[in-house]
Amino acid sequence: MTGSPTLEDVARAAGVSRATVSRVINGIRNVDPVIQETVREALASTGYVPNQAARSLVTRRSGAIALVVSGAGGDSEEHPFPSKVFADPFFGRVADGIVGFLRPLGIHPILMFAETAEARGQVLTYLRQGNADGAVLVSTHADDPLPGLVVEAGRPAVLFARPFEPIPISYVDVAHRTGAKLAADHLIARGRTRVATISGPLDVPAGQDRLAGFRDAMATHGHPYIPAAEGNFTRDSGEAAMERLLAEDPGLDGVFAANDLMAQGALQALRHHGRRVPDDVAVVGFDDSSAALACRPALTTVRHPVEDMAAEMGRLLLAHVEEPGRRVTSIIFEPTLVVRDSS
Amino acid sequence: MTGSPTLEDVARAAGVSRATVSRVINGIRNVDPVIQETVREALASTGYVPNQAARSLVTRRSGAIALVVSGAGGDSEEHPFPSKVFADPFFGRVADGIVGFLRPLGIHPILMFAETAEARGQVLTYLRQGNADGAVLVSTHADDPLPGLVVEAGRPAVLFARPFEPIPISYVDVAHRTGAKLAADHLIARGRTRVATISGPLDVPAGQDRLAGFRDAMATHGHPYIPAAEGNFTRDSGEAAMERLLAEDPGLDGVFAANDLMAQGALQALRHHGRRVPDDVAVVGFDDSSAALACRPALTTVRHPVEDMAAEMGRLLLAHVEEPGRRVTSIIFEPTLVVRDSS
DNA sequence: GCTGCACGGGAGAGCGCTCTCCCACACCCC
DNA sequence: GGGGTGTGGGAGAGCGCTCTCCCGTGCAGC
Repeated sequence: MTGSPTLEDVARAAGVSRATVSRVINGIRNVDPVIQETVREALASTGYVPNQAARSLVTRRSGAIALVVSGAGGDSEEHPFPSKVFADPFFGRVADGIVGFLRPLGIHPILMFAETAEARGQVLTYLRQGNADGAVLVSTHADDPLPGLVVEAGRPAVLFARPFEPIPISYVDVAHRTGAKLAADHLIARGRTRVATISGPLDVPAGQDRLAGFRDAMATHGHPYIPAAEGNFTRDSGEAAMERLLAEDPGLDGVFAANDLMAQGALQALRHHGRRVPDDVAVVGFDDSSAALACRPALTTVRHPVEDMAAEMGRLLLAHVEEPGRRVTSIIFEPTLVVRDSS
Repeated sequence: MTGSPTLEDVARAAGVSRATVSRVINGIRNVDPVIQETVREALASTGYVPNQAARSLVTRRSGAIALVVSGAGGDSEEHPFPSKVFADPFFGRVADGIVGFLRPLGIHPILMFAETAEARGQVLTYLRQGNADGAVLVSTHADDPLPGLVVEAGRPAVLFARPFEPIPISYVDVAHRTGAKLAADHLIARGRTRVATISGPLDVPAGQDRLAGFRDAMATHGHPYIPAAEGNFTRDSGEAAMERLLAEDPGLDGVFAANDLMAQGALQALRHHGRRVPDDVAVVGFDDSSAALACRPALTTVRHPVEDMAAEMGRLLLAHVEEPGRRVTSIIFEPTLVVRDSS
């Protein structure tokens, strides 16, 4: 009487057994339509709500999944708050995509940050306790140890972006090479002939592939040699890289930066050297992050379908939860070019 | 053997009863230190992890709480994704504050959006199913029906910002009047004598209080009449309001807008009318949102301690979960002035 | 008419945990 | 020494659900 009605109460009201009510609710096996109707009425009249804990106890499924933002922000020592991770709209787009897919299924992500070893331990414990059936991992660095740990713990997980170390985990990613090719084609279409690139760190896939893709595409346009300066995806490194490229070739008229932050730094360096953008030098970034819009001029950039990718992560994760031992898969999405004022 | 060890396994390994192991784990009642040590060893050697579902079933606590962003974005019909809510860094700050408080307690928020009636129903069902013990609600409109529904459902909840309709629910808020006073004092200190204000909608607390607080403060500075134009917290409404204020007094030299978006609109209108900011007209906003930094010149604005407020929401919610029937309380935070280039 | 079998329903055994009883024992006071 | 009191541990009853087993019924096939 205290608390909400249980299956037993509904069963009594409908004059059937607990098992039958359960069958109606879960749509398992055939139940006589007449009885079904009776049960539904009892369900409604009692205002029954299934107890998730009881259900989880026997099914060994929590029906929940974790959305883990991993390796985010090293500044967590400074303040008690985990990170400024949502300051980057990228994570907002991921959250949006995940929720968009999961919500119609009645499942809602548990938000976790894992930027320290301690936090990673918490995530693992949490998964092991069965609070969540699996995790969607969004790492900020390619060398994040969490994916490996989760796999080791035997919990289903899906990664955003190919892991640096090959580990048996499903992931979604964007076709970096295609994106770089879009940038190259665009610069060529804009009539640029002396083009250089600011690459990302060459020890991570995104860095390697964007550089290789750009060079390959430029080669097919008849430019076999493209100067490159390596950055590390930060704004300052982009600025420094641009300085080096300008020193090497003061007459360059096009630059592809492997992400928007570095492009932003490049714009700064170009301004500093009196180059007009896009008149003197066209600049193309990658990611379509907030930085792209904050730039002056607004940045032409390569955009991933982040929401769709996130939704796919959800789908993949559920597949792995449904079918443990399922083969890992990767799904690669095609990026698009967003043309703004910098090219 | 299959699956993880249970309490029973640990008890067997330690040569005690299940109850004793449970006592050691939960720190309930005295247990002989020697036995305690034995149990701890057994715990470690078996690699025991408590099953949260089983625990929840008996304690009637999920140990989880929901972070609900409510009434967000009306554009949800357009695309399958819930909202662009995280595009506003405000929500990121809230998430950060909540996580910063809850994580040390080993609890992690379940992220939910409730921008449609259907989504609100899902939130209620979710809470009723016992998936979460309570909810932290962040509404985008003051007239959001969700807080009332949650209270009605008898689930603990804490609100960000005072609800428009008085309902028995705890909330945190910022001292709008104090914030408005900070803006007033600042404009006076900058030597402004012909000051006007763009208010928010006067049917919501934030709109009313910021206007009243501003006028009161200006009155104490010897300015009994402050022209006001009402906006609705959007950028366009701010621009329109500024036009009206300029028409009424072309010689004004200071403006307080009740939020940053409207301030941004005001800047646009001022620029359009050839006024220089801050030389001719000083502008102060409210919220310290992303818009404040995106403005040109960067906006002087009133900032809430959002992270601290969010953390307090977590604390309040847990108190309500611990002690059902606890009296509702409100906690009001003091804002600070962030001086930038617009004043 | 009997067996075989599909079908629909009930009984009841857990899932892993907490928590209330209850009991054994040691200790104290009068 | 008897009775009270406290302390530490075990037994076992559930929490609400799912799911396997089993049983009764109806119907086709030989």
